[in-house]
Amino acid sequence: MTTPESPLLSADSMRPVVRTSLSDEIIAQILDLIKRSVLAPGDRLPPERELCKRFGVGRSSLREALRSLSAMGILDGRVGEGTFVNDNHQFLEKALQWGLLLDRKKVQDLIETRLMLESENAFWAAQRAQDEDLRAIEEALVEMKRALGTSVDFLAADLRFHLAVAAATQNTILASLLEATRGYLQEWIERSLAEPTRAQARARLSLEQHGRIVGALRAGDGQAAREAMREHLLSSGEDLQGQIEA
Amino acid sequence: MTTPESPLLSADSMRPVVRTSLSDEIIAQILDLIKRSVLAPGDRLPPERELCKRFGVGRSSLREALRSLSAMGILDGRVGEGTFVNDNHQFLEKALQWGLLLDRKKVQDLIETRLMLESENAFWAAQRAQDEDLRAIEEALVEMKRALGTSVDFLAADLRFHLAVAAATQNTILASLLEATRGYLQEWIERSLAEPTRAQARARLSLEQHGRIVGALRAGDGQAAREAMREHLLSSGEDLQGQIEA
DNA sequence: GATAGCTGATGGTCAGACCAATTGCAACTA
DNA sequence: TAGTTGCAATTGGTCTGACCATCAGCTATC
Repeated sequence: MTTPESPLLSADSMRPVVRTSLSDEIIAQILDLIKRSVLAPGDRLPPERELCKRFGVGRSSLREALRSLSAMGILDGRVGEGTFVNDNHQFLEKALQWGLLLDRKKVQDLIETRLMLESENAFWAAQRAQDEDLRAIEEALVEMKRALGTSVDFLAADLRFHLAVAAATQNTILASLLEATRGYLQEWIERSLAEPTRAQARARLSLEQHGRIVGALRAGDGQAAREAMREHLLSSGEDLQGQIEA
Repeated sequence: MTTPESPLLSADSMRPVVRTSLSDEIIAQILDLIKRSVLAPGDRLPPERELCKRFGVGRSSLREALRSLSAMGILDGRVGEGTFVNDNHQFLEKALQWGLLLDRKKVQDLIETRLMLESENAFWAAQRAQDEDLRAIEEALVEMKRALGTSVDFLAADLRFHLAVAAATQNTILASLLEATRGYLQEWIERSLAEPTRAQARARLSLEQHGRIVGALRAGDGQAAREAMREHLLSSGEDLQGQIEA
């Protein structure tokens, strides 16, 4: 400031003007539509060329907005079909994935983080699970028992089990974080159960541990649930560990 | 499958072809450049028109990639100046923010999640903090003491304190998650300390609690650190709680 | 020596065109 | 009739060239 400010211009009588780009505006509007459930997951957006007219912008600006949302996994554009609203959840996972891309070699940290998230989730789930939550969890357990032979089905049921526990916390943020970390690790988890013989032994142990978790959840014992989950993940994590190095 | 597959086409002899969009390719490449530190935070990218030639794509595709990265806070485009790599990768925070935009009630969940993340972080920090980590944490504490009068400076130091604890865990994922949640709550935290008289009292209590946390960290006592952090956040959370409803 | 004004570089936006994948229907064949 | 083939429309993906608004740095002016 070389020149003294005039009294009229001093203080906060005038604020810096906001210059918002068109795409950002569109992004905000679409997010708002999703928030207000005008656009539900699975819905198809109008064609790009029509959206241009509705928003009153060129196709570039519109597409830059749509691509940003697609990159985050909120939308999904398919050539010849249209643009669809994704079952959200994915955006956190996507962000995490990008974070890992930047950070590299931090899968180790992710495993540790997941251990923490899952055990804390178990704690809250024990205190808050509704009847329907418990039912879903137990159904997943039954499914695991039935699929003891086929590792791919077993893993799918296992995943459902953990997601059901996450949902039972009634805390969507916590659940999202868990789903994101778990989703990203799923690939490695599957690979770690590649050898059939080991998978069998692991599956039996895993089943028993899951049973203990359910017991603690049913009893509403947060401490026990947390410990049971922790124990399960620690033992199952060893295999994962070995898989990572390879 | 109505027709039987020919032996040649059966099994996994042929896999579905990968259809990757140009922008996604560019996004991956730029992320890779950042990961390999070819592009460092603060660096300026070549002009868009030149990047087009280098990547061999049209400006639309390039811009859609750049906008996606900008929307996540990884890049920052300034008219007349250029496109720059952002210092702190706030993409997780951004993602979380977008997620929150979808549901107001989630702020509640976020507070709870933060409580968990911070206390677990304290646990790990106690076990893994290096000398330099402890030094940074204590410096932040000194700064807080000095800024007891001015709430804005106090809050800034407070934030530094918690981020320093996060860094001390040596787990970048965990730290990122904490930074994201904390960053988003910061706005509310600031508002909750609006009234000067209450802020004074709170600041003194907060200072004492932070001192206890540092003590536990120095002693390498994870349990104590977790408990101290938990206690601190629970008491400081009450103010936040009241602020939310308004 | 400071200011106003010019110039070039750069991101932001638009319009129109073509490409490629998908869908659905119509025509054709067995 | 049942199944396949082939065409046409729809739609996202990409390219090109143009214009605008903003900013930095230089220049001429007073």
